[in-house]
Amino acid sequence: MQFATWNVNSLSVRLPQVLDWLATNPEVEVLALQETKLTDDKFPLQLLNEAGFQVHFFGQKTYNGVALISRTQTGTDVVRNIPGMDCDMARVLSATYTAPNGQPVRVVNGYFPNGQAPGTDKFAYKMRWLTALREWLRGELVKTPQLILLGDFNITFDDLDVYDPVALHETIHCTTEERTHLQDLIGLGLTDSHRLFPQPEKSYSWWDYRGFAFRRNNGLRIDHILVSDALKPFATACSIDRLPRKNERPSDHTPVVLTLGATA
DNA sequence: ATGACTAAACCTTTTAGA
Repeated sequence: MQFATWNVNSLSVRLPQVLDWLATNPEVEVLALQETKLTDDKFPLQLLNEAGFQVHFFGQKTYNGVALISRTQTGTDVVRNIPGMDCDMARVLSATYTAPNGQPVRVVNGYFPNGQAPGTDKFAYKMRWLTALREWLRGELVKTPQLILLGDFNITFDDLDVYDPVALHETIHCTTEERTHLQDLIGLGLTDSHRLFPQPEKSYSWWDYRGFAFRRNNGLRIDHILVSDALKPFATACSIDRLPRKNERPSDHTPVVLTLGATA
């Protein structure tokens, strides 16, 4: 059973690619989307239902917007955003599914703030948002020890996740302050599933549309799937699927896929 | 070159993304 994340940068534009990808990846049970950029009244619920999928979604106009698409499961206890945090943006959507071991798994889908640049108001908001997420997740992990935090984190773990660490030293997505927040999330008892397994060198999940960045593999690894300590023994693979980045009119992000087995 | 693409809205120009 697989859990995947994909920042689609407009679901209106990318819906055919999402449906195609789900058709060619039948093991994917839950797909978390970010940047749907659709208000809930415009969400393609009927098309996805007709294709056999169950969906939860939470969006807004122009920016942000998240969704959870599942193949067979309904998903329960749906929660929008970070409870207790005053935030008018559609960035988080959580639901509980059943893992292959038969136990519930809390799936938290996040579109983390971009942060623009260190020193800006948007960067300060990103820091506040990360603190609020961490404190809320602390309680979620007690309620549901099996938890997956996945999405577009807009943060690299370290220089391995950066195509040019020298040029991008302490720039947005690569600052010590952001990475400290990411490590604080790890400190809750979460693990970067990507690094649990051997990966190709220079593995990235996002490439700029400009300057032939994908062809040159000038990318960043900013889309992540974190698994809780309780779920970690069941992880059997984690991979970045670069194929959709080669589509016509691609998203600038490509899917990341976690595979869970039934036994530890 | 505070640039290069892409998407959406305030739509032939601006804002934001990362």
